[in-house]
Amino acid sequence: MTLTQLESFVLVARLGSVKAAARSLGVSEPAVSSALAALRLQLGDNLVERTTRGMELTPGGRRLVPIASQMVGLAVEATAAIRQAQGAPETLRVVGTSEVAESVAPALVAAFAARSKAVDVSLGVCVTEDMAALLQERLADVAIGPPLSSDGFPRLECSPLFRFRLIFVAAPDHRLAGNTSPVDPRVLVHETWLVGPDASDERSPVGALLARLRVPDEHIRMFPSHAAALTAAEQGHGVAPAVAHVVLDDPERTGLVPLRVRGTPVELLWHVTMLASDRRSAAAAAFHRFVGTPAATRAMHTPLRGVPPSRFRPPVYVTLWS
Amino acid sequence: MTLTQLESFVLVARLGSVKAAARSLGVSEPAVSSALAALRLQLGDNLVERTTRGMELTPGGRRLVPIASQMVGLAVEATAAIRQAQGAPETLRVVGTSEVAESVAPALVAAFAARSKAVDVSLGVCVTEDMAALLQERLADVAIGPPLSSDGFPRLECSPLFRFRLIFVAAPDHRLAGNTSPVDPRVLVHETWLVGPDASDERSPVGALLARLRVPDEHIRMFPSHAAALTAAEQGHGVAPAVAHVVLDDPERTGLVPLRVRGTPVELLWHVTMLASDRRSAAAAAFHRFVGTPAATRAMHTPLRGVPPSRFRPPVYVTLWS
DNA sequence: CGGAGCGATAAGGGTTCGGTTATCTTCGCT
DNA sequence: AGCGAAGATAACCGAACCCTTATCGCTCCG
Repeated sequence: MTLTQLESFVLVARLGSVKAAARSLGVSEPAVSSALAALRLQLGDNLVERTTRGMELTPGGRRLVPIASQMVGLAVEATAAIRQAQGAPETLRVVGTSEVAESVAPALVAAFAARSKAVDVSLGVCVTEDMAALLQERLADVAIGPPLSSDGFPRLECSPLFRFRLIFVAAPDHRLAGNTSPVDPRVLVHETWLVGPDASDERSPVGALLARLRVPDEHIRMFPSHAAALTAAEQGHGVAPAVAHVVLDDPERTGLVPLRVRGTPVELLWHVTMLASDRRSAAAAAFHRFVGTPAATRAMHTPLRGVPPSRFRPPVYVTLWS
Repeated sequence: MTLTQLESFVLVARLGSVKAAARSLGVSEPAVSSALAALRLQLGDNLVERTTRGMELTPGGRRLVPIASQMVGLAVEATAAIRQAQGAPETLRVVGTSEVAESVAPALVAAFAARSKAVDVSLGVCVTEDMAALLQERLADVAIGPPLSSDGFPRLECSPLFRFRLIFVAAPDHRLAGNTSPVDPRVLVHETWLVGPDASDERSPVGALLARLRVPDEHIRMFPSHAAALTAAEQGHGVAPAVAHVVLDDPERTGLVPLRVRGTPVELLWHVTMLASDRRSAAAAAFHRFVGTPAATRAMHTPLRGVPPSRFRPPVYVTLWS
């Protein structure tokens, strides 16, 4: 019984699939599968069994989840306690969807880091689907993205963070750029979409939009970052969904114009989610207080630029006990 | 950070010495020391430091103890939960001093096992010094021996179990056997003492007696069991301390007579100790109820014989996650 | 019926763990 | 000064861990 084995098991149980757990941990699928096999062998219980819709817990597995989860949580608590006892800075791991991590999160995180010097803040990308489990397993302290509901323990607390508008942009010489009257969104199905990684996240705004409009795969070009997608749009390769203030307020992004599309700008709201107040770390609590301040709002409206892109590329989940 | 490493650390912290921790775990001293080294390296904290009187915790170590202890406890809880979910019998690990494990414990444990079929009971030997830590770390569920006080968490509960008398016996032709008037205990210092393993346990009745009388080492012959010591006494090799009813009520032990020694029989009381009622396992609770019944008292007065001696030989501590 | 998706398994390799015995270091004590 | 006790360290070894890529088995779906 190893902590990594327990962690694999808990994530499989929470996410309902080996694949998702492997993604969350940043490892291959057999790694998780074999960890599970080792646990099953030792405990003499299947723990989770595959069914038509995901993995389902056995009675034994159901009992194990809270225990294993607590053990994993205690492990990260242990390292944090030691660090704190030595006067080392606390750590705060923020995750967001790729769009968040590239737009408002860097500025927000940088502002918080500048304000509270005694905290090491790191930023990572993840899929909305995994956020809740990541928080519950202490793989992350704060998640920014769509609102999350917590189906299990420990409980999560979600609050609105930032209102933004989703628009479509393209190069000025694009076919749809000069339209005087808004076009129907369905017209966009026939355009080439230039999107970031979160297009594959069905619960992100862009991913949901792609799914709703049933845009065929051959019309989607996915880039490793939103910045790359926007650059492609500048070069006239297609249309790109974008966060309004990020692209419009950037003096270096002059080669893009918003398209008039019916229903846009789409008013959306990003949320910040963390463990319930009695379980969150001190740094997470400080972050929660910070996001309510005017300084935080100001930071989010003036996005940071020139941040090293490596920070945003998955996998971002550091192994907690290397 | 491994569970075995954490367990090593906790035992060192609780017992105040690497040696004692190694003994409790049934491994060599460098095994514990290197586990500690690995933890220290990873956490970047010495955790425990040697001082003139034992090992002392650093601030970081002090924070780690309860967390690590809880993790270890959860690990054994996890296996128990799975076993229970599968309808497997519960396990109950009873430890006692070597004298207990050879006199009243076998009968008591056998009676309990016979009464509650759905519990796997095992019996082991340990030193009084280690009992508290063994219980707190869930390496044992029940300890029988001298009364224990719990200095830390989790709390222990101790209650009197069995009143017994300690006497001295020897072969009928022994120099002191025919004495009409009681001899002074100090006379015994010059006799050869035939004792069991708990003579080296300073907190056991016999060990305390040896220490108090300052019996020189060359007058002590330690046997791997009390039965062996009594057999040696029958053959006239010296005097042996013994539990009165065990030797006097045994029809096969006819070659021994009690010696008249001032202050004997020594009235003593064995206690049973386990975790506080809100933390003990169901099996431990059942055992606790059982020891209050007349059946338990009856069993203790009619000791079992012919129990396989292997059951009583250390090391008895099974690795909890092999 | 053929693929796609997902999990399990096989095979392999590098690393760590966990244990041993033997030796060193440190420090109190006679 | 020398001894002894206790912890650390060295050297070593087998086993387990943990990851990879490749492949198999199964189910569902068009």
